Amino acid sequence: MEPGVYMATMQDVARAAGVSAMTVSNVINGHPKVSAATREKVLAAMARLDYRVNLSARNLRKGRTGTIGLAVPEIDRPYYGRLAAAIIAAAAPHGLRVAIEQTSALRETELEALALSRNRLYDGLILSTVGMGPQDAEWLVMDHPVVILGERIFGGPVDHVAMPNVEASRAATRHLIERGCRRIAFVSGAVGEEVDVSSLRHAGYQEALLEAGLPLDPGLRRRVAALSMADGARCAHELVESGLDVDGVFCVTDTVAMGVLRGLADAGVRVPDQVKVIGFDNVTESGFLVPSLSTVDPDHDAMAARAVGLLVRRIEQPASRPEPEEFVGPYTVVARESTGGPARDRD
Amino acid sequence: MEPGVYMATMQDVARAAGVSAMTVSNVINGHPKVSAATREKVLAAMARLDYRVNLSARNLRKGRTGTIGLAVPEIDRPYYGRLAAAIIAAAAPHGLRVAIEQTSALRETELEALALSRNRLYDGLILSTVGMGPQDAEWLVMDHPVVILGERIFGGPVDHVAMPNVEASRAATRHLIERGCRRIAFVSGAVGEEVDVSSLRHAGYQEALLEAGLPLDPGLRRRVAALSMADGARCAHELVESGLDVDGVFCVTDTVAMGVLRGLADAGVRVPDQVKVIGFDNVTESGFLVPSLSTVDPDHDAMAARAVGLLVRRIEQPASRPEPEEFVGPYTVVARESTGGPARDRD
DNA sequence: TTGAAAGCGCTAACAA
DNA sequence: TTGTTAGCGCTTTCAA
Repeated sequence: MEPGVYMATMQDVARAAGVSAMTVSNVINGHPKVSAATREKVLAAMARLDYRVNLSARNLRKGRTGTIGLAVPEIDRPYYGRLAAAIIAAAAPHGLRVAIEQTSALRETELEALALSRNRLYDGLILSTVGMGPQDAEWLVMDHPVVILGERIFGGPVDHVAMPNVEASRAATRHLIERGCRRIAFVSGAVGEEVDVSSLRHAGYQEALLEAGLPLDPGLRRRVAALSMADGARCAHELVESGLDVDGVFCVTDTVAMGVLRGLADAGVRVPDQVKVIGFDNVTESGFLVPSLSTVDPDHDAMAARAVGLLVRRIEQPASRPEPEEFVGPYTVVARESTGGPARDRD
Repeated sequence: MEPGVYMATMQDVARAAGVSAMTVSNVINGHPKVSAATREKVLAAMARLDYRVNLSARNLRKGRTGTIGLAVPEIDRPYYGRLAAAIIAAAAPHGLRVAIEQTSALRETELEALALSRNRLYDGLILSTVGMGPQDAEWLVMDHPVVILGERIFGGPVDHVAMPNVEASRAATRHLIERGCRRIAFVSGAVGEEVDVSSLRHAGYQEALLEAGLPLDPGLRRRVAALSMADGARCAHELVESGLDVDGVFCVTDTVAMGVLRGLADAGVRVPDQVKVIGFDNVTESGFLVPSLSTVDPDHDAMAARAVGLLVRRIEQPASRPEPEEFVGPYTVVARESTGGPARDRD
């Protein structure tokens, strides 16, 4: 019983049980109108032939797969692992499986995931965009259930779940200012013309500085090639070597912040005494670092629940094309040791 | 063009282009024997009708899906994220997509993943078992390509990729002993009768102690409910509060070790001066902690490559049922600050 | 309560 | 180079 060897079909089971294929199908799907005796016969035949439903055939017939796709840039970044877990949990009550795909943050791969979903490998797709930009909005015609996660595509013709980037970043920066920071570095990915996480969070950072009457020093804006720990550490080294006078660092993600903390430690800079550090995402690791990392908690579960909810709405009522919706989740600032807060906010 | 509205089929395209469905199929699949003129006509019709191949139909027809499943306990644990990334990378050159499923470490969900794969949703399955035990070996009849990752099922009738648990744990413990530790705690999950990671690694730990002529103190064996950071921290607190005299800790995974490091910091215990700590897995985070974490590097890429290789072998030649193979990967001990090593082993 | 007919959309094999 | 035939294995519809 394996591909290449013979696999029993529903017809085979029907023949063996002396019934029709339809009856076998009814037994499998728990249809009520099957007599107990028939059911027994069928189940026995199924067991005897080691029968397995062919899901490809069922999917073709039903026009549904029961699976939604989740496309994320890098599955081994703590943030996306956390997000994936939350989405799986949110999809389960709807009877939906989640297939996770990695896009490597490439525009091309993101479009590929979109194509797979449109080609009915999935009933719908949750796409965490990094590579695609506003110029790709055309791909997002609503001919198939899609929810965009992230910041790259605004005002597209599609449901969108985002973080409160500007507001939360302002709050995080304000937190540093309240703790006495005056010269705050901003560590981000490339900040371009486009709408992306780094520029949105930078806007919030700027607002907080202006609000507090602090100067905007362009030299304080640092860039890393990738939002990784390695690049975060490198960035901290450069910051220290440049002799820049800095008493606070706002990192665009917790992952980068972990690297920055390590880089500062390499240089013998004490956190939070000499420099305070805050991140963004509240990944699980952040609460366990030494020093534990202050950060913005974007409420992953709320975002996941909403993303799945928006998708399910379109899957279940394909005809009732509701207006695209924009959901911005709540946030809280979590004060931990890296900004002079308490060691632990959990038990 | 959406489910519920009308979606063009290959027949529609054929009609619109004035050719047969077969010719459309040939164009789509890049068959060489299509004249340029015909190809153009077909492509134009496809664009006009916004045609999308139906992958369910193709899968049914071909008897393959081009997708392999990867079932892991928790996708938001750094180790599994890393593993998943490695497997995706290893599968790509074979033209295979990877769909990641989360089993929550439940036996039942693991069996479900197995069923899905057998039902031809996937061409094969890489299953990281935690919940299933030796008593479930019967489910692993080789009627479908499956590779088991992990330690729970030994001698099953199926390909198996494992870490060199005993040997590497002995080396890790020896490393602590060489660095002067004499009373080494062992932090693990529940250690039962069954073959599992914790008991295998404990065996290696014991061997190293015996080898060095050190006593085996059962009080040094600590257990955590889950291999999580939170439980690791709790365990460290208990260890310190118990007043136990300890100068080294071997943690069964890096994730637990991160918690232990945090817990020791809470108690004001200095690492590595007072206590040295070593983990197992070499997750990305470990190199960036303060202090950076010494650990065992099991060569994720080698394991991933082998797992995919074994699976592909069975997918491509289903008839040639090769003997089940057991692969145990290589390992290295990475000495970092938590055992008095250098700060960083990367740039 | 059960079954017969039909077809979901695609491609392998063969024919023209 | 293109087209015809057949059928992958299942479930919807309707009849018995």
